[in-house]
Order: sequence, then structure tokens, then C-alpha cells
Amino acid sequence: MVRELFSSHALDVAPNLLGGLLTLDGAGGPVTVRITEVEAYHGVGTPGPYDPGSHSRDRRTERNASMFGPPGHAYVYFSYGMHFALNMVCSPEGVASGVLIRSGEVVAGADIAHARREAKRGTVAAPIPDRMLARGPGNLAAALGITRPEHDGLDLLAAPFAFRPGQGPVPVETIASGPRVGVAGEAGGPAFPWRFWIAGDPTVSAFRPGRGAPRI
DNA sequence: TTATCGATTCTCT
DNA sequence: GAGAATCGATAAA
Repeated sequence: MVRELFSSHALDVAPNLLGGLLTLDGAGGPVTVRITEVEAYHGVGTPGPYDPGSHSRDRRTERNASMFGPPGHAYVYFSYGMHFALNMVCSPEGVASGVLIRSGEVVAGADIAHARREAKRGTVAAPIPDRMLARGPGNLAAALGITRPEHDGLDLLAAPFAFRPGQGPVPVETIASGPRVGVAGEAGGPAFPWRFWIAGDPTVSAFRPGRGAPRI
């Protein structure tokens, strides 16, 4: 069962999600992405060091409630006043951990993804290259049509979602890891190399300049 | 090519 | 009331 993949904790699950296919059949039609970049977040009840970067680091709140829910479900949060981001919930029910899906390659429904991205952007300055369609957590959510009110807490392994792991494990030599992006302080530093991506893939989000994030 | 900055609103203290 | 798991336009080099 695919569900078992999510039953362990996020740090163990994260690299195994690379190469997996996530589909959402939403308004406008289905879009499928191949996952190329993820980050693990551990919360209350997970083993290992306290993770100061996690929304569920201290306790359950209204926002993070679905991180405590059953594995394989969605945790969707609203970010910086304008973006949504998708996590796949890990760990048994009652234990909070999740994997943030940062980037993916749109492998089906690219025309629909384009329409959603351009509608959100408003003024269309320049066409969006295909590899940028789902690059970055806010963009990936937009490409799939994910919003918090609609999709938070839903089962990712049942309609309107579908998830299929990659064909066998991604070869170890093509998995890179490093510090998480946009996380303040120690939790975003080398002590937490909890970001995983497929090395060399053009859809992996770039580190932002001027933020001091080291390039691995 | 690299760095800075503004937009925009929810969540928790 | 402060800060945030971001993005993209614009400026500088």
C-alpha cells in the first residue's frame, strides 16, 4: 500500500517522494507533476532534534491541525499574504510531521497550469517557461490549483488527488540535500540539511541571492 | 548575472 | 502587532 510510505517520519519519507507523480483533478482539468524538490519538517512527537522551523514544533493550533492527522493527507498553509503551499503529512495520526513539496515538473495538463499561473499573476509580462510552471512551493500549488479552504486535510491518495511513487527508488547519486529555503536561524542552516532534490533537474527552485543561503 | 524590495494577509504572541 | 516554509519586477554591476 502506498499509504505505508507516509507512515514513517518526514525526514525518512522526503527523499522517497522524489520522482513521484502527484495529480489533482480540479476546476479546469487535471494537472500532474513529477516531484523534484522537497523539504522535511518535524513537529510534536517526532524523534530527533527539536525542529524550530516547523509550524508544528510546539503544539497543535488551528492552522497546523492537519499535520497531526493521518499520513498521506494534505497540509495546506497560506504564505506571505498571497501564496499557498502543499505538504504531504507523514507519521502516524497524532504525531506531527510533513514534507513540503517545493517543486515539480508538470508532466500533464501544462496548458491548464499555464492558465492558472497567468491568471494569478495578473499582468502577463512574459510567457512562463514550462520548467518554471511548478518551480517553488507557491507556484506548484498555483499550477495544481491548490487552496487552503478547498484542499487542506484532504486525502492525497483519493479523488480528486492521486499519487504514484516513482518507479523504484531514485538512484542515490542523483539525490542532493542541503539546508532548507526561507527558514530563519539555525533551522535554516547546515544543522538541518532537510531539503532534498533531484540533482541537475531544471525545475528545482534556485536559492535566492542575497539571502546568504549556501549553494551545495 | 546578482541583489534588493514591495505586495499582501493570516497566525500566533 | 510582528513576522512569515514566497514570488517576481526592477535595479545595479
